[in-house]
Amino acid sequence: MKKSTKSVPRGTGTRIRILTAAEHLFTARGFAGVTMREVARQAQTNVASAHYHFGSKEGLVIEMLRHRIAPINAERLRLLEEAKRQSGGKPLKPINIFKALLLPIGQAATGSKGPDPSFMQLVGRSFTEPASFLEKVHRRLFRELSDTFMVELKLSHPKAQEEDLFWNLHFVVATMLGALANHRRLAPFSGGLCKDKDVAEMIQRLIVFATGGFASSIRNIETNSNQ
Amino acid sequence: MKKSTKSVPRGTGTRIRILTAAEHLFTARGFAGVTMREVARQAQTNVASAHYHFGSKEGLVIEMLRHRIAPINAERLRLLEEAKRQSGGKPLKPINIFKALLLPIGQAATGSKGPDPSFMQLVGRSFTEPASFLEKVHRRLFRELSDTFMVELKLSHPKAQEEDLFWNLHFVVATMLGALANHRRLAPFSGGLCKDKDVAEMIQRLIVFATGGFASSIRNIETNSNQ
DNA sequence: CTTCTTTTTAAACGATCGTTTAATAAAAGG
DNA sequence: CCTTTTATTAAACGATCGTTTAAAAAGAAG
Repeated sequence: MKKSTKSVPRGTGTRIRILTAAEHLFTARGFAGVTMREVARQAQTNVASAHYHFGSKEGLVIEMLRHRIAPINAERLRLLEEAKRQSGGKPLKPINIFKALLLPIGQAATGSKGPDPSFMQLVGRSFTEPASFLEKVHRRLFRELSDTFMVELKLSHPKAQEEDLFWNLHFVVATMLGALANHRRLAPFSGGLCKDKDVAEMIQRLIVFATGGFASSIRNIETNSNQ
Repeated sequence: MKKSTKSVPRGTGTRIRILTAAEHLFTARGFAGVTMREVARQAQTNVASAHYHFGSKEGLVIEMLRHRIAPINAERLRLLEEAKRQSGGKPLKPINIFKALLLPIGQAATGSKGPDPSFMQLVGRSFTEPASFLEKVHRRLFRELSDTFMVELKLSHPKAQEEDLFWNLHFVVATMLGALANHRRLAPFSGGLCKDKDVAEMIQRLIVFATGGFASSIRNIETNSNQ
């Protein structure tokens, strides 16, 4: 309990200290399970200061997510642009589209002090928490990303139905979020055979799985429609 | 608000009324977001009665999950046994293993009054809520299921490494949980193209996606190891 | 320095939380 | 009938929640 104060570096601005403390606490216990007083204490300030900087608990949650997710999405769009440049105008291979989608989340979870799998839980959980205000945040943060990636998927699958592409992109995202949120459960269920610390390995396996599932579904649909 | 009292049928035992009210409320707002007073009010009783029957809020959550998940897992094991009987001693085809895993959750979400997609959220969310007592419940509810399905996967993939089978079964489950928990977000992101009411269609698509992802990953690994 | 804005703080607000107590009502067993 | 167990209820307990108030401290600008 006392050790947690060391996790927030001193000397930084109060605003950043609050964001950092909030991220760690929300990761461990969820949004509803953390109080403003705990955040303030771990950030070495008080509750009024947190309200001064973020207006409300909702405002703190929203800003914490935006602060973390926005750079990840920017990196996703950057990787997609890079892939388009290297393909020279031709449609992208699906695996490269999914690499652009999935690699940045792994980079974000691999901090300077080694992998931080717990952060991945936070992102996954932010999609399953029932708080309605989170839906607005997600629409704002992921609308552009979703549209951009759908454009590339359509170019890569000109004969596929748009509805099928949506469904299977949804499954790819669901796989990523489900894998992120439930990451810790793999080790105990596999009897320790699979280590939950190796984030990079998981992302690599995830890319293969998602690409295969997507390809299989689209191929399956096209086969059926030809019968 | 007043309408919600009608959702719990009168005349039933108090215990069942509390379980039903808890399920509906926890589905809508999560475990931490619902109070015992709300559950009691919707069940047309009082908080002391809920504590009398379930001991605590944790006890209520645990019993509600067990009450819902246990029949689903029993049906999964039944379908797996049925598939084994029909295969006549030969290893099962992976798609039949995953059908046994995924079909029952769709049946459970399709109640007498039509599909109930919101129930699927509850199951998905129970895996991402940070409450530590949920992990014990999950281990108790899913340990046998996990082991039984792993046995069949090993029989179906005698040359595959156990670690790879664990990872990809984990991804299949993650896809299912992620798709369940984030089901509602598909319709708005697809601009209404994909309806979130059609649970059966989603399960069918999910089976294809999961089977394809699993097969692709295992095949990919075997190919690499032959190089 | 003075003036004005920004930031931090201790203390309190009203509301609501999970849980318990103790009394009463209903049901069951003999 | 009486006794014993099971079930329900109103009321209260102590704790803690998100938020606000009002005053002091720290910086910025002149």
